[in-house]
Amino acid sequence: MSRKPDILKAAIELFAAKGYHATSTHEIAERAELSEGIIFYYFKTKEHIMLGILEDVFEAYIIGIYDAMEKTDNGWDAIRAYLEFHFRMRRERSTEILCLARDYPSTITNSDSPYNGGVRLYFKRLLELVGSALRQGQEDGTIRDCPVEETAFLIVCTLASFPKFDIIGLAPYTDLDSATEEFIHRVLSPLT
Amino acid sequence: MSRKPDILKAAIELFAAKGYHATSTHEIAERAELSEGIIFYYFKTKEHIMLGILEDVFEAYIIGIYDAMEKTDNGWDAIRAYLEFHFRMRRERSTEILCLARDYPSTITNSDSPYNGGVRLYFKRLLELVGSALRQGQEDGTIRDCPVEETAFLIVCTLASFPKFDIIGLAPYTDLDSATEEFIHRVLSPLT
DNA sequence: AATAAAACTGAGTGAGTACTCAGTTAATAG
DNA sequence: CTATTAACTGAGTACTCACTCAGTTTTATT
Repeated sequence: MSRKPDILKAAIELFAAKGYHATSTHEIAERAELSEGIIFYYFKTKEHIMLGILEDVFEAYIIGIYDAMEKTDNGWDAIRAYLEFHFRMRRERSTEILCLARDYPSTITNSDSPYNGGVRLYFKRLLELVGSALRQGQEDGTIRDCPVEETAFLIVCTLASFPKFDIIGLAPYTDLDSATEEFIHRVLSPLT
Repeated sequence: MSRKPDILKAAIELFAAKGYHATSTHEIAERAELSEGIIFYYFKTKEHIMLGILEDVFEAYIIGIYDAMEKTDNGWDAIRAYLEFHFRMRRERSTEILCLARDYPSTITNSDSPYNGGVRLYFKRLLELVGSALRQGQEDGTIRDCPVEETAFLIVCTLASFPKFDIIGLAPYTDLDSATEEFIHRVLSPLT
């Protein structure tokens, strides 16, 4: 039985608590109750652990949003489903998300890095999903006319910062979920 | 003549290009054309260099917003002045901002760290500035009724993500400034 | 010119860390 | 039972990097 998942679990918890750079592979092995060598049997480098986590979370995020949106039948409901899913995931997989919000190895996000393709692609897919919901809403009349790509980008931007503020210790609002929904609703609701 | 500014300049450029952790104090000294020892004559640790940069940028940001807001005479104009200043600073001090958007030493943002006070305080001041503009706007009728603190938080969140997306290589919109202003305007404009 | 203080050098050092590898144990298949 | 593969160990190793310090040069002061 491979204990690869144990390594990932330990890494996620440590990265979330202390950040990528402050966590050594030695510590990960210790927490997973394994020897350090086995880490490099499953993962080529320490960076590949991070990359694995990143892919897991992003994949689940994108698929989750897609599924949630599909069950709706107008643009605004699709956006609402997106927001709902986002906040559910934020609650249910908070450790993983915290882990991603902390310090990356800069090679992962750098636009000239081999890994960047991954991150950029995930965000592109996200922007496309949100964009298509906006377009749908503009057709069915549940969302007002506005530049689709820019608006999608700004919505994604708004949600993307939450974990950073969690770490700093701000954002202690009791009901951020519904405040955010209202905020986005005000942006998108058709002029009457 | 102290060449401390040269150290800061070199650090900013390198942190912006490669991130904090991927930059060694040796490289900083090399780029500043100084010996490595002098770095630790001016800065207690490598982290204190980052902290210095952070304070400079945040101080300029907060003061700049304050000054820009003061010249206005209603709430919405204050928010507009804030956005304008934000985008101007984004242009004029892009390297420093890039540097802050990359990987921090996690001790700086961690809510249990001695340095966290700084970052949290700066964001608190920012949230207060934005919040007071919103309140002013609600009184003078240029901004609709909405929960002040949450709305301020969400606006700050929206702007805070931009540099991250710059790094990833998204956000290549030709006119993000005015798209953002419209976006925020739609959130805040009074119901007619 | 003499003195004091500030700015700076450069050669360490020691601690820590990602990663390797030869060899062992456990699981699986024929 | 045997052979093969997969899972795992633990003791390295090579190397980097933040930081130190004794001593030198530059600047400012009287």
